[in-house]
Amino acid sequence: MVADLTSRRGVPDATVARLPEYLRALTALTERGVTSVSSEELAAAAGVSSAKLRKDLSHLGSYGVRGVGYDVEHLAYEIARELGLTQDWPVVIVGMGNLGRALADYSGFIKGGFRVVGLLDRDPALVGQDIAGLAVRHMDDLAAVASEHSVSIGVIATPAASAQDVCDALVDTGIRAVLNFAPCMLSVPDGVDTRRVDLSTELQILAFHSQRRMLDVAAEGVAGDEAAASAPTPVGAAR
Amino acid sequence: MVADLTSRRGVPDATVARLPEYLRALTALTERGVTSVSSEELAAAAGVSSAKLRKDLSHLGSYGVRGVGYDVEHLAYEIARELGLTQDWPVVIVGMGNLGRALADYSGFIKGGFRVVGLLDRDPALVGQDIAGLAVRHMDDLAAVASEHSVSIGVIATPAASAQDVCDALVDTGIRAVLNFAPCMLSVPDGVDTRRVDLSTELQILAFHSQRRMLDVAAEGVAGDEAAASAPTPVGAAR
DNA sequence: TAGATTGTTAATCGATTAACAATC
DNA sequence: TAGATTGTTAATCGATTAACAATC
Repeated sequence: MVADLTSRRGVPDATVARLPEYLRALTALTERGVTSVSSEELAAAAGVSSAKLRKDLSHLGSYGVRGVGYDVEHLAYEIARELGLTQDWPVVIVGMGNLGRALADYSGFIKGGFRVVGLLDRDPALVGQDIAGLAVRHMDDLAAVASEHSVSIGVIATPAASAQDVCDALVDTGIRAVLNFAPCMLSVPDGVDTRRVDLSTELQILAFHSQRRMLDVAAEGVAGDEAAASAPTPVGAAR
Repeated sequence: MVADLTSRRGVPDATVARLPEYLRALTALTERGVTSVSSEELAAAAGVSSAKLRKDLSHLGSYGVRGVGYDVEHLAYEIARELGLTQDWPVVIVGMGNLGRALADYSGFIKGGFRVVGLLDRDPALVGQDIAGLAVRHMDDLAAVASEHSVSIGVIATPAASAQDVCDALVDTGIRAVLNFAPCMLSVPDGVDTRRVDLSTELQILAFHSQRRMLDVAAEGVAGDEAAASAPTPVGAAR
């Protein structure tokens, strides 16, 4: 019997989510000509504690040198490899509204691995237009584009109403990873990975914290009245 | 001595992050004319387990009826209130490239609370242009716009190189909540809350899972050879 | 009352933190 | 060797899950 292959050399989800930030910090250090870095310095650059950084890196292997630190270039390579960025990931973007255009343009900035090979829309008026050096193709050509370039990641930048249909079409072509910018849940078969990015959710989380901060200040004000006016700056700590 | 006012009626972060999804699911139910829902049904619509949903809701209060379920409209109201969406949150967006335009347009779709009152850019060619019904103003007018509308949330949609300067300017006007779409860390004083949305990070997390899935399939293939060809569909479960 | 479903409890799981032994 | 810093251990903290008593 084969034992639990799905969690092979399991790197915790929380760690995976931080690896891109470490990689970005290391890239910035490389650009500044820094060749070696301690966990304390790198952690500060990435906005985490050094204990957390070392714990995270320990899941990938032993790439540091005790008493010295980490070789910036080597550590960057190992993180990139762990994330799969040493491979090629052809991407299609569906939906060429403002958001789709922004994503297509932005793709030029992405370091490593990701390559936008197809832009699709179902509006005939957009088909054929050149965006970021690619001609927009019609949704009906999705299967052709996908197989032509062995597309592995699909990005949905359509309105919510079309998102599920687009997702189904992406999955039909064999795509197993979907990034969804539409404000809706997608249902996908087992074996397909989806992530959602939603402006509205992010704003709502910010609003929650802002509101709590306001209520805290109000409560502290009342408490301060009782216990004499002792706190001149009533703005509470965030998060 | 005043006891721990900052975590007043603390709702866990993990719960707060899911409230927007519950609210979206409830809104969809309202639109379909559904007036009552069980934790089981709502959980399915939001893509979580019913145990998790009930636990999350229990942090807000007791808004359900045993044996019956939840009143859709009432629960939606309570979640909206908890998130602060019953208040008005004036928002400015800085950076009117494709992404900034997309965000400005998208704002029309946002339910409750958020109101885009200012669009800013430092490019004179863009200043004065009409986007989504608002005239773009110059960055130099930020302080005026912010005080005019009591702006509480700032959105950064500029390139990474300008993001920190923009953030400092936002904080200077008294803004205490910042949503950052630029691919960089921001440093802010205590009491300022920031969140970051980054395409590149999301793609990298997808790539990690895709790569692991490929490696798992490969490993299973080898193991399958040893233990006889018993698994006809070698695609492993995602996440 | 009987059936259904919530809200809570207790157990489990995973992530974070602090401290330090290993070692360059 | 002495100083510095990693990688790991153990303790703490927070989130998830399953089960069920409370109660409509």
